[in-house]
Parts: sequence; structure tokens; C-alpha cells
Amino acid sequence: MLKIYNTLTRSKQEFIPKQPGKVGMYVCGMTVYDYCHIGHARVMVVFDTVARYLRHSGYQLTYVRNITDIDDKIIQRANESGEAFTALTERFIEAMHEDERALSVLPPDIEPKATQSIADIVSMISTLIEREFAYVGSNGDVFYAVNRFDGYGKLSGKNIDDLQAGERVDVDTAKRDPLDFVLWKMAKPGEPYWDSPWGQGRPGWHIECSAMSTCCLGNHFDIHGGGMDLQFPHHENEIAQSEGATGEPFVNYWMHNGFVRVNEEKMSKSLGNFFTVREVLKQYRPEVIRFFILSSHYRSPLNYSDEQLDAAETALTRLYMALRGVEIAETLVDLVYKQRFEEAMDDDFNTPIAISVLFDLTKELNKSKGNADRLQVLAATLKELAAILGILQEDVEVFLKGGTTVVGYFEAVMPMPQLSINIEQLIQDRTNAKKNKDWTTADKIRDDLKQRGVILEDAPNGVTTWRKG
RNA sequence: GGCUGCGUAGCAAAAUGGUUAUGCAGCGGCCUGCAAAGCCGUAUAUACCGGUUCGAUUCCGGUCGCAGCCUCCA
Repeated sequence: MLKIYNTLTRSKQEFIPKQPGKVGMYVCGMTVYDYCHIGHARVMVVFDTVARYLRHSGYQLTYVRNITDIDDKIIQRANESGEAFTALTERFIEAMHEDERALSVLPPDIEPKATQSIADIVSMISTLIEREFAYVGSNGDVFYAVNRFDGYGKLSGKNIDDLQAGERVDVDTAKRDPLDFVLWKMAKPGEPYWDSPWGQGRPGWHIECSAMSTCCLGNHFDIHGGGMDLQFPHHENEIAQSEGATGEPFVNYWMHNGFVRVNEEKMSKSLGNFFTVREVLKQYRPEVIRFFILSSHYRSPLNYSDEQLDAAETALTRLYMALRGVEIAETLVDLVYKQRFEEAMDDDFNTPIAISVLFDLTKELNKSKGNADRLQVLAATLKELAAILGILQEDVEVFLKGGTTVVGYFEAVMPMPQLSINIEQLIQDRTNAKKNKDWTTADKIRDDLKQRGVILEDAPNGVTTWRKG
């Protein structure tokens, strides 16, 4: 039985989909004005894993993740680079998809764009005005009237009085209340715009998600996810908009992932302490990043550091080492390990425990190297369970030799070590030296290679293999 | 200031009202020409102070420290 921590109730709850066997999930995606950083990667990987596990559990899932392709920062960046905003967003959407593919993130079923959802957005705003949840301000912008919505604050645990007391932004005189937020923003000269009953303008950020999620999944759906920072105001506003417009409950389970931190501080664009996915891929293979992300629980903070990435690579190496030389033909899986794995994942997607099950399995696998039947079952189980996490699917030899079979833009920056050294020749030289019991020469070759990041291992049958150190 | 959440061994990271987490690193051993990998064994922990309890790291209260939100942000 799957349990999900619901931000709305601040507790783990049994997951009961609206319609038996079917799940609708919406996740707030990226605003595409720059490259994705590791924090964005976490959202993509976490909810990809949630999606994979829901499907593994037999649910028919519709996974929607939007793209915000119009907003102030996009306009600003496009002006800076002197290109059309659509050209800018197209570039970064493509870059985002490259990052996704690298990280083995499966594409969502639907990826709506704000600019392609204008009609739905306009329609929802009109409804909100009709129902008196929204009004046209003195500057022509359309605002949501927060105090008209009784449940405002129910997700973030804030209340309107506290918010007003803590108000510290300049009061926008066009609004009736400082807490009101914009639904439709009038275009300034030279800005992109769409026609609407209130004039030429563009949608506010919050209304996009309400319109796109409702459009793709209906008025009321199962899971809505996103980063912790979106809890307030973004998700709070979504609830106010959607429930205000439809009069129905909006979302049953709210899931929020924790931040990636750098030196105990949130990784973010504004702090400037971020590492883009493509930067990190120059140093670490994509699967290492994915493993690093999944090695802590999705709601915990995740501290980014080279030491952590190194540790992830070492841990992953242990799993691959267990599979080295094992031909996996068997499709039978060990039900005990499978059950333990599923129990971990059923407990609010506890990937650290799920991974620990993989290590326990690996230990038994290593002990079963002499028992071909058992070995087959365990290896097949390891690979199948790991696939649910999106890891351990590389070719074993390629991974251990420091490469990756994932095709993508980073291939050029991840050369295999053998490109620069003739490892096979050196191994042959060493084998010859060993035959002559010339241990000095043999050991020197091994030490030299180790210095260059290549570890040699002699198997009992006399065959020497190598891997990246 | 208001509201969330967190503080676990050398590092990372789970869990739990009483029983080995797991990975890396350490120590001892087996294996090996020597290694590496693997296996076996082993050490180190629950911020601090109170309370509830037969028993608390786990529940409650307080103290200290940290992070996040209250402004665009995954």
C-alpha cells in the first residue's frame, strides 16, 4: 500500500486515486530562460522516479509537466540577447530536453506550454471575474482578490493576517489589497502580448499552472508536485484560482521536494551558487548525478559537493562490479528482495532504503558467484529493481571503464581513458612479465596505470581486467 | 517578527518506544606472487536540558544551532 506525504495535511497518507487504477499528476516545470541546474535536475529526477514507481505499481498514469515560456525574465533575457523571446525559449527548451535525456528522465505524457494555453488561461480568468474572485485594477491588470477565497493559506499554513503583518514589498496601488496577485498583465510597448477581453497582455505565472493542469487533468486530480519554494505563494495561489473558478476541490495530494544546497545554502539563480547540469556532466557521468539525487529522501535537503558525487560514483561502481561478467538471461526475480524494495518505495518513495535493499541484494549476489542459478535470479532482480529508479542500465563494461552509453551533447567531454593510453598493450606486457615472475616490472605497470586512473584486477583464471579508478 | 522543517557515528544517509540500516572511509582476517575486487569479523551515533514511560535517538516541553518560506525562484 502506497503512502504519500501530503503537504496539505502535513502527514503521510494512504494513496487512494480518484479513479481506481488511474492517476493524474501535475508537476511545475521550468521557466525556460537559462540552463537547468542541479536543483532543477532534482525535480526532474524525483518526479520521474515517482512516475516510474506509480507505473510499476500498476497505475495508469498521466504525467503532466508544464513549461513556462513567457514571463518577465524571459522578456528581459531576450532583450539582452537581442533575439525574439520565442527563439530564446526554444533554445532552452531543447537544452532542458537534452539534460533530461542525459539523466534518464522519461518525458512526461503531456508538456503544455503557457503560450499555447492562452485561451484556457483567458477563459479561467473570465470565470474568476464572473464569480468575483478577480477584478480589473486601476492600471488595467487583472488581479485575484485573495480575501474572497476562504481557504487561502491552507497549504502553506499561513494566514492572511500574518501575511499582511509581514508585508515588505512596495504596495502596488493598482491592487485593492497588497496580497492580491496578478492574473493578466498588460503589455508595455514592445513587449509580447496576446489579445484578451482586458486588452493586450500576458498571463501571470500562477494562473498558467491552474489553467494547464485543469485543462490536461480535469478540475480535480490526484497529485501535484514541485519544489518546496513553490508552496507559497505559487501553489497556494493555484488552489485559490482553481477552486475559485471551478468550485471543486483541486488536488488531493501535494508533494514538495527539498532543495539542493551548496554549503548549507539553497542553490539558486539569485544567489549565483548554482551548477548547471551540463557543467557537472563534464566531471561526472549522468547516472552518477541521478544516483546522488536518489541517495537521499526527496523531502530532505541535499548538499551538493564533489565529495558527495565521488561517493555516489563509488557506490554505483560496487553495484556494477557485482554484475560484471554475469550474463543476465533469466527473467525470474527474487520475490523477497522485490517485496522489500517495494515496501521502501511504498513508504513515501523512500529511495535511500530502496537503494540499501539493492546493496543487500548485491552482497548476496557476490556470495553466489559459484551458484549459477541463484546468481542469475539475483542479477536479474538487481537490474529490474534498479530500473525502477532509472539506474544500473548502462553496459557494465562501459560504466566500469569510465564511459557511458547515453548519447548526448556531453559525449565529447567524457572521453574513455583508453583513448589516451594503450591499456590493452600494457596489460599484455604485464602478463608477460608475470609469466617470467618479473614482479617488479609487472607491479610497475600496474602502479603506473593506477596513477593514470586505471585499476587492474587479476581474476583467478589469470585474465586481467581493468576499470576506471 | 510570523509560519514550516531539520539537528543520527570520520563522511553521507535511513529507520525505530526495547532487536545489524545501508554506502564510503578505519581496524583484523580469508583470498592473491603482491595487489584490486569479493567475503568474514570488528569499532565509532542519535545537539543540549527536563518530562512521560518498566524502558526514548524515537513521544511531550524548553534551550541552542541550521535551513526554507513570508519577494522571482525547483
